[in-house]
Amino acid sequence: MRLAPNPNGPWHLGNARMPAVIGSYKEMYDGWMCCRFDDTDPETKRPDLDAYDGILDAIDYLGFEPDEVVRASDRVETYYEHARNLIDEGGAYACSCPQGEFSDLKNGGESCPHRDQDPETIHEEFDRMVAGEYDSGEMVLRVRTDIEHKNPALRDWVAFRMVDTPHPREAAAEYRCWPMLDFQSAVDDHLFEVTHIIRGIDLQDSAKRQGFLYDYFGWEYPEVTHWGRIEVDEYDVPLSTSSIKELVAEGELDGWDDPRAPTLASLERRGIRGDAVVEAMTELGVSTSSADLAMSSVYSANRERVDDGTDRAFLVRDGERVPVEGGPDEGHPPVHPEHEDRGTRDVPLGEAVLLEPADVPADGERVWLKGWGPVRNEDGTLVYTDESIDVVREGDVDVVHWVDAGENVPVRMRTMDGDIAGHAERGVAGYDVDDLLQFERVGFVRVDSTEGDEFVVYFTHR
RNA sequence: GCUCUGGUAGUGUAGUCCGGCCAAUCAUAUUGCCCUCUCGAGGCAAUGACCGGGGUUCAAAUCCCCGCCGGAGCACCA
Repeated sequence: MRLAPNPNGPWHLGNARMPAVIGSYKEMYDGWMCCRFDDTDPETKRPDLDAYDGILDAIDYLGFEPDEVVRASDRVETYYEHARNLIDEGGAYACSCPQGEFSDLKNGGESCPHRDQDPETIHEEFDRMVAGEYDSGEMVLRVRTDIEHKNPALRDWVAFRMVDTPHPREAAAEYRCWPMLDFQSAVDDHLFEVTHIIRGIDLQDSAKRQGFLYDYFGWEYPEVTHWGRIEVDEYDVPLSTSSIKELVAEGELDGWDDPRAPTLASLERRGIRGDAVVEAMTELGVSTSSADLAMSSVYSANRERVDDGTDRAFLVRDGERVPVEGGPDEGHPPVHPEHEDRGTRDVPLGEAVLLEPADVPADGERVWLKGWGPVRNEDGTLVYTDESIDVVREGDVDVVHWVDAGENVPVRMRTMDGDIAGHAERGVAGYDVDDLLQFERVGFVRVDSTEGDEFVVYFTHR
């Protein structure tokens, strides 16, 4: 099998479907999989040099490793060779018709005058294409299919065209005559002995186009499956490399890993594990109808993976300062409620706490400061009541999270809906970048930066 | 317009090829209850679907026909 990405930018969630599905099949059947960069358009789909490694990193993040990595732009001579063979077989001809004219002829099912040239002339013209003697648009090499085929999309398609813009990769910068995807991909799939192709429905006519090539060469076409378009809820930003690129350039997004961007880099930064994304993707299956991916299924898969190993902590958002009277000077909530052996935390409590506004009890009402004890609001002061935990069990008193008003860690939590300022318990200062935490009653986060006077975390999900 | 292709609960999916075991599976979601010093986890329960209409048949999600509604291609993009 093969992954055939176009390296024109960092990957978004939609791109993850390719390695998720194909990589999973590869593992399931102990197959072989390569990553082949289909970078044969130096102009309209101009490759981004950083994207080659970026895509490999993304595949790694998802938990897969290609058995081989190749770039189509390194294999241009191979394509030329097959083009010459095809001309010998009578399967191709050079054509200098202007695009519009050819299109009109084609739609009418009529041949153009170049279709029946003799092989010598075609070879000569193709050699001149390879030598770069034509400019963009002057000459193409077409595959001779069936000019009266009932599906106009399959009639005499272009195999090679001229591109004036040099390829960004130095090794390929001299080529001017480039194969089209249908030709390049067809040749490579055969040469690499690909047995199964899984790709998007946008390429559903490709198999039929390439079938003509396989017939000329006497090859057997691989099994093909197509999946439909995928959309993701919860994001305002569309699942499109070019539009994300635009938003980043305009400064609407802080970068490719902005939490509002539906990119893999963003999910990784938020602390979502690659295999959770894979699980959600493979659940979508390979139906050709379009599908909405619910982010909740990614979150659910991720929560299942991280919940058990993630330490708990308190984070108070938009804290309201309330004085406290009496009680112990420290609280000891557990590091993880299901794992007593991991111990307890030490959360100091001085003369006042910070509570989320909605958690502040009304005058005369009680609340249980989690891991510390019960208090009653008496004229704006929380007075320790020294009651047993039974008051919570009886359902009369809510349990809330809190931090000391003086001794805490200011935190900036970045979410899809913007940044939230808060204060976390003292102990979170001991965590490092990439550590995961669950802020109780708030949600999971990944520690992103501990430098400076601000502790930055990325919100994962509840 | 021409050519493909598809329509099962909010979302995704199983079942469709080879009609009956499908008063339709599983997951997620939502709601309620239990448990819990988290609104997390765990447990229990509820909600909720075969695009429509004909036909064939003892029997149709499944086969046939006609509609309706999507998606894709018809590029010197991938």
